[in-house]
Amino acid sequence: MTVRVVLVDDHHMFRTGVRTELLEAAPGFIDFVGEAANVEDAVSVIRREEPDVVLLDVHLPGGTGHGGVDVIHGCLGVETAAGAPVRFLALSVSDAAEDVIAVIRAGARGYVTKTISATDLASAIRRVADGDAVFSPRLAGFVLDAFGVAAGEIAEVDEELDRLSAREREVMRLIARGYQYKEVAKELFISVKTVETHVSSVLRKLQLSSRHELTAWAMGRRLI
Amino acid sequence: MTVRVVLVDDHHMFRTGVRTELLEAAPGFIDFVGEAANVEDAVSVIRREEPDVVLLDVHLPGGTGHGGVDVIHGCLGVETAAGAPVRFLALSVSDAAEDVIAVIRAGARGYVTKTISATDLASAIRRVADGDAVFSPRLAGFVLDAFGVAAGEIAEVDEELDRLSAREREVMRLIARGYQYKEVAKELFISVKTVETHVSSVLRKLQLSSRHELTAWAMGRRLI
DNA sequence: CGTGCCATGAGGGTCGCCCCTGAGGACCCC
DNA sequence: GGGGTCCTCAGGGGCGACCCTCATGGCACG
Repeated sequence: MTVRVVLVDDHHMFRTGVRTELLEAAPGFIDFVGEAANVEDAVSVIRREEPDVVLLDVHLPGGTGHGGVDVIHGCLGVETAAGAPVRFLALSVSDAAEDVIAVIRAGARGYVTKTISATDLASAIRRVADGDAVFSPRLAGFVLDAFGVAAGEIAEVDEELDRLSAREREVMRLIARGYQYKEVAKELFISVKTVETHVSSVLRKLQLSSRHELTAWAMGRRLI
Repeated sequence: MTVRVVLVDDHHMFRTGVRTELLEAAPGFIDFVGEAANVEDAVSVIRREEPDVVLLDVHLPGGTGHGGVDVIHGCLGVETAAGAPVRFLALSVSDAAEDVIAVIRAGARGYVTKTISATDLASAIRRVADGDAVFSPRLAGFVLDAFGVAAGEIAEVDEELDRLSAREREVMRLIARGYQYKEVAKELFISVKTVETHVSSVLRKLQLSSRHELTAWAMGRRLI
């Protein structure tokens, strides 16, 4: 039985490469029913085609800048004709923990890097379509760490981030980018004093002591 | 007359995409005589095949970590059977000025991003083989700025950096990394007041107005 | 209906950042 | 020996960053 696949990547030639190699490596197994090069197109194609599996690049133009995460969020609840949920398999050049965690939290069922061979990719697609989760060997370790019982450092990061309120995260992002308090105040239409309060809370909650450490913290987690 | 091409990219599927699309878009025009996925293989394939054009990803595993630049440096003086130099055409996801400048300085004859269409890429290869230089429209501007008579901002970067004294550069590096004046003073065994003087000089010479801009400036030039 | 969290904002204080002026000693070049 | 540049340092002032306490109103949870 064939697997209906939508392919999302902003590089046309990479899409051709994936298509060509998969059709050669596993003839008749995959039915490519759509492609997209940005977040908006991806969401509409997926909603229209209701594929079994979406092959998805993590870094995409469009949306709020979170690429693959935005696509998945935009397709919550979409089901195939058979009633199974649409499965997402992330296909990325990045093996950064933050990217992996983000897209898995968003709901992807697997994550493989673009160095994968065509035959391995074909079997990964088959397994994801069947409901399995698939990860490149190098990634499997810390994915288990992050979601397992003994939560490692990656999981703790998000716990810390979760302790911040929405407004605090908003202020934090601007401060980490080098905005002055005055500029943040103008941007968010609040007073400088309120900005100071939020910044103090953020620094206290994250156990940091200056905006420079905050910048380093945010950069280390690819939040900016 | 066909153009002999070597294709260097660390993603197997992207290579397939390029091959497939170019053979479709311009049948009989290109003769793919070799491929490589890392710096070492690329150099040996190019030396063996002596192609007319090398299509080259900027970011590659192997070598000293400078990817495409290492490949070009490793192939200095290699000529085709006809006696023409081997031409390099960079093909990259990055449109960062630093990447472009670095690979052009190393000797590449062109730089196009991976969003290019197959027909445009085919004509770019033709022109590079003929000795022309080819750049994506978005990149052409600052490449000309950087290498032209009226040196633009990229060329000035080094001039600006040269205007700093050795001590000033030293202080700048620490400040840009987020060190406080006190910490810089302790690190360099000088007084806080001296640090202030140096920082003022640096900011004035670089026409910046705060340590945050300095951080951004230094990061943009990969100095930290 | 109290309790708590959140967003907002104020007053007041310490300290860091950045600027200006000024100055002495070391070194180099003509 | 007199510019020129660099490194060193000081005083003083304006303003931003960060802290503390305190106060208000909204909203949710029990």
